[in-house]
Amino acid sequence: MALAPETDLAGELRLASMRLARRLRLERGSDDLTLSQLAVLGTLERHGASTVGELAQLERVKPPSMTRIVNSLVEATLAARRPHDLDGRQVIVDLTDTGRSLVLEDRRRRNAWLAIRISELTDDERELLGRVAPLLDRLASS
Amino acid sequence: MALAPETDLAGELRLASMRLARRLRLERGSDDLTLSQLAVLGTLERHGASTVGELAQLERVKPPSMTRIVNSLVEATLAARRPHDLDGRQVIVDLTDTGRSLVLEDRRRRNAWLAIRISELTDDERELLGRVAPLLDRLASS
DNA sequence: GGGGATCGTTCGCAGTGCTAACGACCTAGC
DNA sequence: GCTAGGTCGTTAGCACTGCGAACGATCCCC
Repeated sequence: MALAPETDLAGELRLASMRLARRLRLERGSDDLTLSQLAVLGTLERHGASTVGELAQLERVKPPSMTRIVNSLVEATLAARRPHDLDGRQVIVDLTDTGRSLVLEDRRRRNAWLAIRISELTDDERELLGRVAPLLDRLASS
Repeated sequence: MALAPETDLAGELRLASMRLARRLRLERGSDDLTLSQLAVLGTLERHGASTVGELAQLERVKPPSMTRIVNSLVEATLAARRPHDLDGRQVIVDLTDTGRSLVLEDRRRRNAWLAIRISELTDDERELLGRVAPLLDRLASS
């Protein structure tokens, strides 16, 4: 059967990815932002002010989930809502100054753990990871 | 700065792995086992009967979390608890016959989505994934 | 102007992980 | 033996993250 090898690969990859995600989620102090908050802040920083729907799509999350994340960011004065100029249904979310400076700082801190692990790898392994990251993302979005 | 490239790689990998894990978690029917249930069943199948503590360590989870997962498995008659012969503090968890047959079936089904995505990749990309899966696991456990 | 689509939100649910605290049990030291 | 301290599993409570259903406001096409 031609499918078997892929199935095994799928199993391995599934477990590995699940465990890594779990580990990454753990690597944060209690006063830090949560992973989803940071992800949205990062998206806002890269992508600029966006509607809730856009953010939901970019983060591959449903609108209700994004609303909640945005709520927490607004509450923390890291982001702000403002009405859309042309479409009253939509809501624009943007970083506050606090949010903008915090996202850079926090991202640096949060990547630190993984960056250290990665720096312990060989060049070959690092190169491997670099090529596989976009691939994983493609798998996630397909 | 020598750290910058690794830091970027860390960020990419973090986001990619997080999104893939999220996607994988979604790929299940309502009557399916959850990811953590399946993971524990799989561990039991590979590793044989184990104590709660061993399972927690293998799954990189704290004992209370493992207790809950085991509870759900016992409730579903997929696993069973029995006392340790020599140490009354410990509890042995093992698969039931139902659990043993179900884990194989369910693992196949659940891998299906990812296996299909993987089968759509090129040979090179597949080979890349095969080499990176253990690497991700190593990152998760370090 | 009216009806259907779209957008964001609210609500309740489920899953997964944690820490703190506790009881049962083992074991070392007296 | 017996007690003191450690280990193991569990219970209880909290936090985060995701979902779907339902709703109101708004837009846009006819």
